[in-house]
Amino acid sequence: MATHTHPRQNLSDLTARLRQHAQRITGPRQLILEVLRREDHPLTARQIHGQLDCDLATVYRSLRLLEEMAMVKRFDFGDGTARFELLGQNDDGHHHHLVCRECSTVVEIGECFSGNLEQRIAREHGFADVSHRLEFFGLCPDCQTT
Amino acid sequence: MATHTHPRQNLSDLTARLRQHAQRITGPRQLILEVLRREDHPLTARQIHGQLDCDLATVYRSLRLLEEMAMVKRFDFGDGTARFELLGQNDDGHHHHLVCRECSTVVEIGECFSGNLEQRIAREHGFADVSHRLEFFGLCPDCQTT
DNA sequence: TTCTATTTGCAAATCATTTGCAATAAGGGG
DNA sequence: CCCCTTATTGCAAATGATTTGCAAATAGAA
Ligand SMILES: [Mn+2]
Ligand SMILES: [Mn+2]
Ligand SMILES: [Zn+2]
Ligand SMILES: [Zn+2]
Repeated sequence: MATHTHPRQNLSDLTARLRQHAQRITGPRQLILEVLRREDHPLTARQIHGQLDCDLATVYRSLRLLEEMAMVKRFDFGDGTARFELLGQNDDGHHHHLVCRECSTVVEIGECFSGNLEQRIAREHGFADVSHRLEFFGLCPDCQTT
Repeated sequence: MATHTHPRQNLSDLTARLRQHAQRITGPRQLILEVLRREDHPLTARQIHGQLDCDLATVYRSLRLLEEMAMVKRFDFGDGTARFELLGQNDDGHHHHLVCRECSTVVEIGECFSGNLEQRIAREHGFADVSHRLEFFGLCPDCQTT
C-alpha cells in the first residue's frame, strides 16, 4: 500500500539525507519527491518528467540518486520501463503489484508469501541476502468485459 | 527445473507446430531449439546468437515466434535483457530462479508459493487470468567469501 | 523444376537510459 | 551579502537491447 507520509517529512528527510551524502538540495530533487508523493502507484521517469520542468536526463539522474538514498524504490513490470515509488522513512518499500495486461491498471498488493519459502530456498542453495521480486498480472474488471 | 526432453521430440514438435501456424521449418528455428536444449538455464538472444551462424535479428524474430508457439519461455531478471528457456511439450514452463547479484549465477527453482495467495488476490480485486512473475536474488556461495 | 509466400540478412530505426561537457547554481567561508 | 569551489543541470550524442523496412534467398506446394 502506498504509505502517504506527511509532506514536510519527506522534504526535511531529503535535506538531512542529502547532507549526509554531501550532496545538494536542488529543485529537481525536491520536485520529483513531490510528484511521487501525489501518486499511489509507481511512475515512469517519463511520467515524472511530464509533471516537471527539467531535463529528462536530470530526472533519471535524480531518481538514481534517490534510489541509492533509499527514498524511492524501483519496480519492474517487465515492459522494459522502470517505475518509481516514494518510500516512507523507515520503509524498505517491499511490496508487489497486480497489473492489468490490457490497460496497465495497477493495484497495490501488500500481501506476500510466507517468508520461510525464501529462507528455505536460500539455505538449500547456500545463498545469502536473498530477496525477491514478485508481480502479478491479469485482466482487470473493466478489461474482462471486452 | 529444466525439463530435458528428448532431442527428436522437440524437432518433430517444432515441425508439427510450425505446420499448424502455416509457417516454415527453417534452419535458424531448428538450431535455436537445439542450442536451448543443451542449456539448463535461460539464455539471452545474444548468447544464443553466439552459438549460431545467422543474423541477430533472425534470432530475435525466431525467439518471438517460438514464444508465441509456446516452445520457449521468456524470463526477465530485471537487467534489461530477456532470457529464453526451452519448454517441454505439455509444460507451461512456470518456474522461478535464484540469481546471484554479483556473478549472475542462476539456480533453477521449482518451488512456488501456495496457489491460494494468487487466487485470493485475484478475487479480492476482481481480476481474471492472474499469473505471476517471481525471481529471487542473493549472493551465491562463491560471492559471499569476497 | 517452377512459382509464390515466407524468411533472412543487413542496415537503419526505436526506446529507455546513460554519459560527456560546458554552462549554471548551491552553499560554506569570509 | 559576496566569492569560490564543486556539484548539478541542460543538451546532445552515445549506448544497448530489440524491432523494422526492404530486397535477396529459400521453403514447400504444385
Ligand atoms: Mn506500489
Ligand atoms: Mn529456468
Ligand atoms: Zn485493464
Ligand atoms: Zn555469485
